[in-house]
Amino acid sequence: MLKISELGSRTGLSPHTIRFYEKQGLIEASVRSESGYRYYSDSDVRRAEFVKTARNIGFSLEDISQLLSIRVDKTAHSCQEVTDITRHKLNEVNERIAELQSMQSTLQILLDSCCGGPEKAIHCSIMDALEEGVATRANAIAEEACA
Amino acid sequence: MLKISELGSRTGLSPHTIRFYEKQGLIEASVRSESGYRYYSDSDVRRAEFVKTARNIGFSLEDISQLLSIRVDKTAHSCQEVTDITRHKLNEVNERIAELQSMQSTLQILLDSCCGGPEKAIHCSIMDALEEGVATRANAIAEEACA
DNA sequence: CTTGACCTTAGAGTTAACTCTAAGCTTATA
DNA sequence: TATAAGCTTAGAGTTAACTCTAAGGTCAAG
Repeated sequence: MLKISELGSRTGLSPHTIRFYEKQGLIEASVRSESGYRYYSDSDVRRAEFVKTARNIGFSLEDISQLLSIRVDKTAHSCQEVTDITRHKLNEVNERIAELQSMQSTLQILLDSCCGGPEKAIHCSIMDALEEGVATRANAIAEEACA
Repeated sequence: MLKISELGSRTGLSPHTIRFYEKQGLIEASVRSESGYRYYSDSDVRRAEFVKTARNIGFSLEDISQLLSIRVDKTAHSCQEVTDITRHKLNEVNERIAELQSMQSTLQILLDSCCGGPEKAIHCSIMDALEEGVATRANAIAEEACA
C-alpha cells in the first residue's frame, strides 16, 4: 500500500493533483488509515496509471471518466464506445492543428515580409499588414463562403 | 461616429467584448455623449480593426497591447521589436502544433489498432494500450533523455 | 407618451485543470 | 521528546478571454 506521495512518484502526479482527481471521481484510495491517511492498493495504482496515460495522450478528465466507466466493466461496453471517444478526441485535435497551422502560415508570411532590423517601425510591413487586415486561412474560407 | 453595436458589426466583436477590451486598455471611444454613450471615430475603428486582425492571427491580448504601443509611435520602435513579438508567437504556435501532432499520431495508432465494432471491450486494444501505458512521442523523448 | 431597442455600470460567472493556502494532525527519525 | 516531513480538510486562487446579469438610463419611431 502506497501513501499519496508515493503514488505521486509512481505516476508523476502531485499529491494535490491526486486529491483533485479524487474529487473529480477519477481515482480513490481503497484504504484509509484511522487518522485519515490515504493508502493505495496495486489496483488503485493501476487505475491512477491508466488516468495518467490517458492524460498524457491528451484526453480530458471528462473523456477519462468515460473510459474509466468502460474499464470497470468491459463486458458491458463495446469497442465502438471506446473508438467513439478516441475518434472524437482525434477530431478535436485535428481541428486545433488546422487552426494553429493557419496561424503558423500567417505568422511565417509576416516574418518573411519584415526586415526585422533596427529600422524605425514606420514602414514595418508587419504593422502595415495588421493595419490592412491580414487574411488568415480561416478568414479566407469565411470570405469565400460569403462570396 | 459609431455607437458600440455599430463598431461591433464593423469588427465582428460584440459590444460586451468591446467594453472588455476597453477595460484591458486596448481600445477606447474618443467621444462620450453626455449620457455616457460611447462614440467611435474613424481612428477608433481602425484601432479596433487592428486588434481584431491581430486576434484572428492568434496574438494574445498581451501581445496586442505591445503591438498597439508600437503602433501609436512607430518612430520610437524598431522592426525588430515587431518581429520579436511575431517570432515569439510563432514559436509558441510551433510548440503547440508539435504537442498536438504527438497526440494525433498516438490517437491514430490507437484507432488503427481497434476493431471499433460491437464486440465487448474485454479485448479492446485501445483499453489494453491505456492499461500498459502508451508511449506518446513526448514520452519517448523524455525516456530517451533519461537513458 | 409609450414601446422597444439600445446603452450604461459594477461585478459575478464560465471553462479546464490544476495549484495553493491555512490550520491543524500524524509519523518517522535522532 | 523534539523536530521535520508528510498527511488531512475546506476552500480560495490561477489563467485567458470572454460572457452574462441586474438594475437602470436613453433615444427614435409611431
